[in-house]
Amino acid sequence: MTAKKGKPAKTRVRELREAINEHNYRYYVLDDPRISDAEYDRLFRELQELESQHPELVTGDSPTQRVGAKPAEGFAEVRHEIPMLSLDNAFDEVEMRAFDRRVCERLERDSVEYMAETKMDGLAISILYEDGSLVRAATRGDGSTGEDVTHNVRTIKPIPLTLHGKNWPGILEVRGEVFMSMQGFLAMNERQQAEGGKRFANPRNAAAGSLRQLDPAVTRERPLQFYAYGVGRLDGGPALATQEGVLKHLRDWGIPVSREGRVVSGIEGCLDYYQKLSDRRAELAYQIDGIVFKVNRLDWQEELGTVSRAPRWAIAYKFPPEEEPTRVLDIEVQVGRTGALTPVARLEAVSVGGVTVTNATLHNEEEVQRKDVRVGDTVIVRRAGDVIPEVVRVLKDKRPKRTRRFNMPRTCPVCGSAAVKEEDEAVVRCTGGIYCPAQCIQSILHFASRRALDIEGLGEKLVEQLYEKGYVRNLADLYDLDAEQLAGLERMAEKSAANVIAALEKSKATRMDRFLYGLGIREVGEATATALAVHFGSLDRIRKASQEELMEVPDIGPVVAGHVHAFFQEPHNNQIIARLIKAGLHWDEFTVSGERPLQGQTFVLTGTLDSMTRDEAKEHLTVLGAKVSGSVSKKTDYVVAGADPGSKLAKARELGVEVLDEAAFLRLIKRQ
DNA sequence: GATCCTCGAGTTCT
DNA sequence: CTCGAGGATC
Repeated sequence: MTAKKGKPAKTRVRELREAINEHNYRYYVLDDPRISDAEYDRLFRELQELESQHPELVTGDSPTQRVGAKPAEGFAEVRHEIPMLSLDNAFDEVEMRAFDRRVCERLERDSVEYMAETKMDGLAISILYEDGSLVRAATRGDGSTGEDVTHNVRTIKPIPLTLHGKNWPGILEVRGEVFMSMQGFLAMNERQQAEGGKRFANPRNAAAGSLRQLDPAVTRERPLQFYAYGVGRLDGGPALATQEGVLKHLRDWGIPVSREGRVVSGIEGCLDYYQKLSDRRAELAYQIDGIVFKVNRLDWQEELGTVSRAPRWAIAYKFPPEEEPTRVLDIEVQVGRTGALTPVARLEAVSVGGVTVTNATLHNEEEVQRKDVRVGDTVIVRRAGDVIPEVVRVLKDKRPKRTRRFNMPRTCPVCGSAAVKEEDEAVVRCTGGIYCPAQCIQSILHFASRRALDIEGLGEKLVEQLYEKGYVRNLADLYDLDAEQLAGLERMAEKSAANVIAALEKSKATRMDRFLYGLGIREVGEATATALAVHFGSLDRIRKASQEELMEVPDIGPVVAGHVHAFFQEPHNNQIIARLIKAGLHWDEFTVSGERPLQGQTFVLTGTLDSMTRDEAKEHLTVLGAKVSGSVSKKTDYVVAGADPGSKLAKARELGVEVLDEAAFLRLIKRQ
């Protein structure tokens, strides 16, 4: 089937492209195809054939040209000229009503119209069209900078390479979510498994993984879908007045938009819609994690503006955390750094709210008894605070016969020493001390951890091996390691061994408070270590301090002072410290240097900042003399809220504590 | 002695 | 993030 007689190839090529694009539009956007798949394939093949006969007619936006070359050097960075905002969350009706009240008050209205849209559980991207052609696509990244994934996004069939219809803006940045339908995900996993490939835990990970493929040919085979939820840059085109209008226009221009969107009236409309969708959630072809409500009128959105990185005119009303039943395969007992025995439930793998859960802590003996969790039980698991798995309750009617109550062992499962419960304490502890391999290994890991000496590459598996071999039995042994010993271990080639040696070398230049914290003295965490360093100025003075002198440090009472004093009375500990210093560990005298303009002020950080990590922010504040605390109280002076803030923001509002967004925070630390 | 505020410690998964 | 417990305060 070559060019139809008489017609120039050029004309036929144009006709075919138009027909194919029209079909794609009807299929993906309107969900109302007018031709059969076979007919579509026929058109597509004809176009391919014509193009191969007339290569000069091939253009980048032809529907046959979805798969291009691999990018040479991974993913390039893309800056979003208009940042991709994140959304504030509401988790219950109360928070939802509070949002509506704030909106109404600011707009001085009794009731506002909202556009309600499903929140797809996928990956946010931005797609740029210039003169109607797709020219660039990028992931959201941190909101201001993402990765260039143009080569992969071009292979996603629902996303048009050229816009449909007319009147589209000369520059149009479409924003939306790439996701995978449940059915597509299951089929893909089955295929992957048959081919011995890796399975994905959930549709969201599968979508994200597929988009981050270097080879676009792989991405093309993944059943990715796309729904737009808004626009970024816009130049020309029709005047837009409402979010509803934005979505309608996007659809006219050939961009797929979810059909679940509705305009609802006021808070009651929102709650009603939420309830209806909640009931239908399981029937939907794809996973959603909540409903997004946006003030419909765009001029009102502008009036409301944006705080930090989240708009004041929109909110994501999340569905309650998923709860899933699963079976308890075993209850194991872990030994922590301080010897604390912690029971952990090993569970039959179950997907809860998007991740596979296999373990859940049971905290302590009392907790196991209270919930009466037994091996063989069917339990309900959920992710507390959306992160850490938690056993909610036991389904007693599903309990098999002849199960036994869980009892805490009276000896340490690792070293066999007696395990005892101190008076008035909830935890049972192994009395083996440094002779218990588990405690010893955990202490070494603590010393190497990020907030202590920050020795990169010294992870659990490695330390376990080093202990087994007898190379490292205490902190000082670490610095006697050589590359040869390391290279002889599993999963340790020359290169990684050299990296570990380099990391050890680098860690020798440290800070007194980090070192003190790294020693793992009972009850001495970061804050206490810093307080000690500031008060005494040198390690020697701490070592020589009496219990009474230690108690002069703010926030240190008799118990902590006792632990510190006892630690430095122990000759073994002093020997280790001497060896560490001899190996080259060093730090500057701990002096309170320069101006401390924020002296006496307490800050709490929550959410993610754009310009720095939370640790860096903390560092900045500490240098300026401020105290950075972990929880909000009325003694807190400022709460710094980044994107996706946690419950601390709500607490701050409740207590009337001043909240700084990132910009205000940066101004504050720059000003000093 | 009661109460509030913090800190420490342990925890999961990618 | 959550729990438990130490420290400060009234």
